[in-house]
Amino acid sequence: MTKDDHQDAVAREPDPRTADNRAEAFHGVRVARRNELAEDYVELIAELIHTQGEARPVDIATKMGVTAPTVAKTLGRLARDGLITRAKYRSVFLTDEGRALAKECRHRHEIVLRFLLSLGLDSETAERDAEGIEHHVSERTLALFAAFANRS
Amino acid sequence: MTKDDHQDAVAREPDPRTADNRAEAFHGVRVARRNELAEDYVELIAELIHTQGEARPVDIATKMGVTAPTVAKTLGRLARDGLITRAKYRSVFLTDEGRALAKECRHRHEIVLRFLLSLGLDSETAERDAEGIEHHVSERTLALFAAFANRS
DNA sequence: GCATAAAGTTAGTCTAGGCTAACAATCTGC
DNA sequence: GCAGATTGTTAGCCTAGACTAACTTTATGC
Repeated sequence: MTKDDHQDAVAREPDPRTADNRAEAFHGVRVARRNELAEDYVELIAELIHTQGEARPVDIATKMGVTAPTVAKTLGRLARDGLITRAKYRSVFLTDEGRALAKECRHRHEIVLRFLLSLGLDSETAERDAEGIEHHVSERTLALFAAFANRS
Repeated sequence: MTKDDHQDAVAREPDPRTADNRAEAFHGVRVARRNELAEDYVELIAELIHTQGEARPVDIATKMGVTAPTVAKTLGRLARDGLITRAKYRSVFLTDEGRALAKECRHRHEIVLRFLLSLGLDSETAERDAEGIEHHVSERTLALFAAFANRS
């Protein structure tokens, strides 16, 4: 599973093959949860680079609604996992891997958002819910969402 | 916000009123994430009591796909938060509050699941995605899901 | 009714992801 | 070009949620 590539250091989960369907589902949710924050960060970093020209920790902190030290620590993990590069007191850059993940996330986010809007949801609620939902949508579900949002 | 009542001991988040929409959305996701595990547990406990007559830690561990000590620690938190009662070496019971939360979760889970199925998703994927999505769906979105699943 | 198996608990470790306090570096305005 | 403001980092603390190892209690089979 590609989504796990940068999570090798994480404690091994019980073998899902021996567990029942329910346990598999929970296992999947835990795996997704592990990656959520990283996905949110690379997506935001890509956006900041696009709109501001650079991704500064202070802006990341503001957009994420957390403090600067939290951002610093998280960026350390992202760098360790090969998603970003950074130099001390300088702004942040995405690696190829980080850029690819950001693109994928943005794609998923947009489909989920368009889908919710096409259901008739107001844009503020749609944005908030999309932020939570996007990390838990399988390829199959995403395809159905996209098809629905594109119906005439 | 009722969902926060049993999370008083958790570190205070930055005031969402001062943050922008994006930060609010992330804040909401973090709040939801805090409650996810508790919701999964009470939902499962209610189900076990209904189907097996009692909720034993060993069954919770199997269904959740985690080890027994993890279950023990988590049950300790649920008891502390007033969602369950337990006696040493005995099975687990829901408090009124826990029962109410379980009911609400089951309700949300069922709507999300029926919605995904009505989109044409296979039941296995629907079950897995519902498990992740159900915690991130607002009341408003849930209402739309329910309406869609009930369309003729 | 006792030995053993199964279930539950306790203790200790680890990582993620929050925070504050304190300090260091960079940027800005005069 | 330097003082003060802004930004970034480091250190240290905390909780949640996962694990293993070791122990205790309860249940079971003969």
